[in-house]
Amino acid sequence: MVHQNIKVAVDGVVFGYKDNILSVLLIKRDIPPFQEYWALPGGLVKEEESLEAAVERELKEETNVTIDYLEQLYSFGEVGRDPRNRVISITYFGLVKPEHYTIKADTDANDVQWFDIQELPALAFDHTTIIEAAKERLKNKLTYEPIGFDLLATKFLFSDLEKLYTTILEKKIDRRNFRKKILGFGILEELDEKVSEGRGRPANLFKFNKKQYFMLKEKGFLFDIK
Amino acid sequence: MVHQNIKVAVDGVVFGYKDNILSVLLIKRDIPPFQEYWALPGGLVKEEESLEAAVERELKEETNVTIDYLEQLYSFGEVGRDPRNRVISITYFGLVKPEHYTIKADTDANDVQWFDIQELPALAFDHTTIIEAAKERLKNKLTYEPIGFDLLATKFLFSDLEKLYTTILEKKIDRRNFRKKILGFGILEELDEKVSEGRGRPANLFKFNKKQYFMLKEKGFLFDIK
DNA sequence: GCAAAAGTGTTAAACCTACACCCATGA
DNA sequence: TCATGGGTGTAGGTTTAACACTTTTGC
Repeated sequence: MVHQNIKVAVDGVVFGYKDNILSVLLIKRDIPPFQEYWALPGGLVKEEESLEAAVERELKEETNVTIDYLEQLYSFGEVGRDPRNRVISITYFGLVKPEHYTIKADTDANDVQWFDIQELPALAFDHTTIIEAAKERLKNKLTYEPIGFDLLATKFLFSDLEKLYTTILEKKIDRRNFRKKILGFGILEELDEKVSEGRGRPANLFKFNKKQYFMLKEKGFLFDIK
Repeated sequence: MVHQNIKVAVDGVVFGYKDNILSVLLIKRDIPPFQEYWALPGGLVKEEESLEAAVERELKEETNVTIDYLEQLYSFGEVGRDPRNRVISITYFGLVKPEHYTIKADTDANDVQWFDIQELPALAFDHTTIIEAAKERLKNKLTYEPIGFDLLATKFLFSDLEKLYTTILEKKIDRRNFRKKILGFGILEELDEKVSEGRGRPANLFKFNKKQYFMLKEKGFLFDIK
């Protein structure tokens, strides 16, 4: 086999959602290149681990955040993307529920932060491009797979779901039509629990019924939201 | 930087379409491992070329087929997928118009062949899995982007388009509804040319108007076929 | 004139869109 | 009682789905 010296890395774009704000998990680099810049969590793949295992390990090591949804995003391999060596990065796309949103104490909190997607700092390497691609994937996927629930608490208000769609898709949604449509899918369970946020009429809690969704999917049901 | 010895390869799943048959371009391996097995065209990325350049080069070298559409598919990196070394493969998805379908004479025709997707031989490595993934991508993409035209001749019959959809999506299509819908998009040009296939009423030729499509897309038009 | 493929319209049902008022609560 | 957010229905327009006969040609 011919000589080839290209390094293989994985990077994860992990989204969280809280208070109507979509955020990305970043770490501050403590070594060159791009020292002191914020970057996506990630690192080199070990020779004996799968790509998924690698990204899961890096996310655990660098952020200690529990990831609720993970899938491969895209591979970036332009020649100059790392100033030192040729490094290709296989990137992953992750979602975190609010239950797991907080940065745990045993990583240095100064070096791991959630950043509002609207207010990203200058990033290392081509990580801005990667986040753009992940944002696109999130927007698209939200309309044809029920992944929004992986950004919401297990029990959530209907208004939470609506606000999530409004925020991420960046467009207004008609409350009545949205509710009719989603409830019509029959994949939500209305709980016998109400939550009063202090003002206004208390709202009902809902739960995503994953089993039911997969059953319907088997039968040809398509989750689809304009 | 830590020691890491992983090789980076690219592989291409190139589809062609002729006589109602969807085919994939394969090459016969002449070295171990999997000597004499059929495999996807591909090979190691050079240190100074981009991933796209690599796959384009390999396709040119190994098959000499002109590719009309190319996009990244997925990266495969399971530890044991290559019995020799750790090799991750960044795979690409390609389409070839009938104009470019034939295998050119300056590659050894015995070693490069189009295979009916329904009758694939045993393949090297995890290439069967990769082709499955590409087939899925093709099916999905056909419904939301006008890529079918990259599998048809520049001038085509409406019935060709219909048969292409029937073949790839593996389901019947109502001729009248399909025609109404596609023509309603306004992205086809009806030519003043008829073709007689020997029997039956001669049919009109059509052309995909790519410029028009992109103009409409700018304005929010969505290509969408159930 | 017959076999073969191309071309064409209508109707009912489903779905989408727009739109505004009452309800339950806390302060 | 007022401010706040939650919950609900209807009507018009658009889109989809189902369906079959006529046209043009070669033999």
